[in-house]
This record gives sequence, structure tokens and C-alpha cells, in this order.
Amino acid sequence: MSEEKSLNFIEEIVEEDIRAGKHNGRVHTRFPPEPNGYLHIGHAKSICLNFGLAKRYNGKTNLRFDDTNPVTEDTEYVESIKDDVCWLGFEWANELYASDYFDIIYGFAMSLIKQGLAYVDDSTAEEIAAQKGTPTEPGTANQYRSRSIEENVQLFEEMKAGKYPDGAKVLRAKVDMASPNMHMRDPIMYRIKHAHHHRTGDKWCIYPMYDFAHGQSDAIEEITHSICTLEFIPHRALYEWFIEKLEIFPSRQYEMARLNLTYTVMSKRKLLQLVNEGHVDGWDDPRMPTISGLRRRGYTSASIREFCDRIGVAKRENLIDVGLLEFCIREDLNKTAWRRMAVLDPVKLVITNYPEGQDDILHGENNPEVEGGEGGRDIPFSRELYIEREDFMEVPPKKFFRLGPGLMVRLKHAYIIKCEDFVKDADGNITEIHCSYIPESKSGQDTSGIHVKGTIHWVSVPHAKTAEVRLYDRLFKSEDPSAEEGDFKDDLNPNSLQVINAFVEPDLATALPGKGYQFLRKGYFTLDKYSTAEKLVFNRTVTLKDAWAKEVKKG
RNA sequence: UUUCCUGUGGUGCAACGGUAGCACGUCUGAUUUUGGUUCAGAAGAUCGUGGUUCGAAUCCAUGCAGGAAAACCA
Repeated sequence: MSEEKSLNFIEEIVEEDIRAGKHNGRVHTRFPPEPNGYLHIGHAKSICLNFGLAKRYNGKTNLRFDDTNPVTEDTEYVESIKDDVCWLGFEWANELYASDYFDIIYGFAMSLIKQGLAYVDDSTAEEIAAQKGTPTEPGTANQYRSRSIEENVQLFEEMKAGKYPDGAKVLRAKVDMASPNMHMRDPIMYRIKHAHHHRTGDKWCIYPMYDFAHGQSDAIEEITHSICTLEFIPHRALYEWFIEKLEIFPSRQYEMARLNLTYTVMSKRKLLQLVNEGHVDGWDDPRMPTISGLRRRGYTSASIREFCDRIGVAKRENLIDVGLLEFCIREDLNKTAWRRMAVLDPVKLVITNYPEGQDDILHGENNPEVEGGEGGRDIPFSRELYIEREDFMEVPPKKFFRLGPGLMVRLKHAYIIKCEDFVKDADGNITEIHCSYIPESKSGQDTSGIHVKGTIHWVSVPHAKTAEVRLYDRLFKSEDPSAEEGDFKDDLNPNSLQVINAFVEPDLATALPGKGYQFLRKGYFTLDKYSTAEKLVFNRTVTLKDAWAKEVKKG
């Protein structure tokens, strides 16, 4: 109650509006994706903001597809977007489409024409661009600007009727060709596209532009707070101009900074390119910053919501350290993931004083963070184990609390062992480590009195299951790939995916899809969508924090 | 060199004329049968210059820096 978190600037505006009794205190937001790609973590920020606002202020949020460009849009995207919003844990009040409003918007256009505020222009795209001027030079009017209302009405009707080919004519708002705001220099409202629309089919061959569809849709739905990103600031004047001239519901547009994350790109155009050119395994490749990619990677929706909460909302450009996202998923998974053992880079260890052919069943809790451990599982133990190659050093440095000649460690959930000997092959690689174990040091009933500094994980050789494990690293080499010169794809990290074969404890054969597992000391993992009963496939969600790696790096 | 937006520790976000705070990261140390977790502590910031004021991160002026704006994309 007392921890009164400060409001972001949008919440301040909303609270002010409520206080002033604007729209009778009603709050209605919308999330307006264009169905031409998959949602990414940047969209999650917008989703959390829009739906969060509604939740906080007792309002509603519409899911509205901004589907005004039939050539780039597809129902596959519509479905994925709905899945992702649901998965993130939000419920929309209405599922709507800008295309549902095409008739109304056409009427709006006609109304503007009849007010003498819109005209049909026969210029080519190049001519229009040239007449627009530049940010420092005013634009110039052409002869079509002075067409009569009657002529404009007839021409626009003919455009709708399909009398003209693509690009032959456009409908333009008659605003101000000399405005310092380029978007006010008679923006295009409608263009001709003889294209099949994913919802309206072939009913239309003219489609409204963003500027003549988005604000109008907001007004139709009586959206009170229409939140978008900074690049739409110059559009706001136009947004309000249309509302004023059309005398429709006065929705208001507010702009916030989009999310940028280190070591990735966030533009749908670039992400689409990575997909189309096969640099990744589809939109849901675990290295992608897409919601579906993060989900497949093992991120939980709670961790993404937490992340969006932590990054805040403001108007300055930002570049968020991906480390914060990793912090959020570790924080969540630490509390929920079940612990298991897996050896990713194995070397064989033989316990010389353990009877050959003998098995032992040990027990390990599922989750030490929860009282009672959330139950546990049996772990078979035997004379021959796999341990991590990096857990043995022939010449260990000081502060190395693992295995080396004469050194002792505890095998997690098992016994303390002492390294007696090791075997090397002709190339000098360690092929086998020989240890003795201390029978009275068994976990939970240790009477040995021996204390060791290190504990390592292991898997019993005869009981081990094999699994393919996919280790991911950042997709790009530099913090801000878009800022690099040349093609952003030149910055792709060639080592962003490493596929290995690992040995995992037998219980993992029954791992559940969608569940996070902590492979002790190695990180958090989850089943990949390609995993089968015959062939287990795990994705590494994120590594554990590794103080030793940091120590080593320091040298 | 037109118009607009933005400048607070390394990063992100607060402080709304009254002691610059939180989180991630970094660095110590403690605990630990995960070099994880947890706990304790430390370092580190108001773009510059003027002005208004008893008092400025906050208001004003100016300079500087970064970003955005000219698709029949959204």
C-alpha cells in the first residue's frame, strides 16, 4: 500500500483526464498491430502499457488489426498475434479490424470531398514527391488541387468502382502545401490497389492510408488514449485535423519511445529478412526477439511482463541492456524451474572403490527454493559417471574448487570423492578420471566430517539418456546492429547457435513441454518444439550467473 | 541548416522550486551440498553558459549534443 510507485507520463495524463472528468472518466485503449509480421518484445512493451492502463483504470482495450495494406498482410500473422497477446496474459475487449470500417471511412472521405477538403490527384508518385518540397523548402500545388467538388466526387466514385489502374489516381487531403510539417502537405488518403484483401476479399480496390484509417478507427471505437511510438509525432497534427474536419470522436494520440534491446534488431522488415533468407529457423527461432521466439527459447510470460514493467515508459530514445531481460527470466525460473542434472561436455569418471555392477538410487528435490522442494526424483548412481570436462584440471589454479589430482569435491546429491589418478590419450586429452569415494559422506547422512568447497553435477553412465542441446548466444555481434555501417546482416554472430549432444539424467526423458528446467550449474533449459520421445531436444533459455567465469576472465 | 522530440551514474527509470532515489550492471564481503539463490556493503550521475529565486535536475534565455520528419508502408 505504501510503496506508491511513481507514475509514468502516460499514466499521469490518464489520471489527469480522469480527474478532469474527460469522457466521464472512461479509459479505452487499443493495441493496433498490422498483420504483416510476428510480434516482438517491443510490441510486448506496448501491449503491457495499453492493457495495463485499462486494467489499472478500470477500462478496456481493443485488439485492432491495422489491415489497410492487403499486399503485405496475411491471416497467418493475425493468428500468431492473437496467440501471442493471449500468451502474454491479456484479454481484449473486442477483436476488431480497420477493414471492418472501410465503408465508414469511405464515407468520411466523401464528406471531406464535399467540404472541399479533399481532391483527386492524377500525378504519379514521383510527381507528388517532387511537389512535396523538402523539410526546408515548401511544397507547391498542382493543377488537380483546384478541381471542383463535383468532379472530385465523380472521380473518387470511379476510383472505387475500379475504373482506374493501380497508381493512376490518389485521393489527397487539401491541407497546406507550405506547412513546415511535411505530413500536412496534402497527404494521400486513398490509393488504388487491385489486390485481394485477407478479410474483404475483392470488394475494394481502393484502400485508405494509415493516416486516414488509424485515427478514424480510434474515433469509431471511441478510443480515449491512442498510444503510439515517437515516429508518429509529426502525424499528430494531421490526426487532429481529420478529427476536427470530420467532427468525430476526439481520440487523442500520445507518443512514447519504442523499445530497443542490445544485440538485436527490432524492425519487422529486418526480422522478416532474417526469416526469408534463412538466417534463422523461422519467426519463432529462439534467437529472435519475437514473442514466439522467446517463448520457444523458454522465456515465461511473467518474466516478459516483469521486464516491461522494469524498463518504464518515457519519451527519450533508449537502448536497454539485454542483461535486464536475462535477469528477469532468471529471477522467475529460479523460483519455478525444476532442478535436474545434465552433462554438456562429458568426460568419464570411475569410482575405483565402488563395486562394479552396483546401482544406488539417490534422491534429489525438484526445487530447493520452495519449502518441501516440490517433491523430487530418483537419481541412479553407479561406478561410472560422466562429469563436465571443465570440472577437472590437471594443473588447477588457486581458488579452483573442483577436481584435480588429489583434490576432493562433492558429487551433488551423492558422495564426496577424491581424485586419485587420470588417464590421457596420445594427444594429451583427459579421457578418464579415477576417484575414490567416501561411503559415509552420502548426502543427507554425512558422518564423514569432511568439508569440501566445491560441488559438481554428474550423470551415471549406464543410466544416462542422450539429448540434443541447443546453446544460444546473441544473434548479433555488436550492441546496436542497426547503427553499424553497411548491411545489418554483416553483423550477424556466426556462433549464435551451437548444437551439442549431452548426457542427461533419466528423469528428463519425461520432461514436460513448456516447463523450465535448471540443469544444475549450467543454466535454464526447456524442451524445443522439435523434441520427440525418441530424440530429446532442449533449448538453453539462459545461463546461470557464473562468478567463476568472471574470475577466470579477470585472470 | 526548416519544424518537432529528447538530454540525470555504464544502462533504464524516478525526483513535478526544497537532502538527487530505485533497479540492472560493476566491485567488496558473508552464507551456501548449484562458483546459482540469499544477505550485508561500496563506487558511480543532473550537457555547457547566463539569468529568475532564500533555494534550480526542475522555470527562462542561449549554446551544444542526440534523434525524428520528404514511402500510393504502418
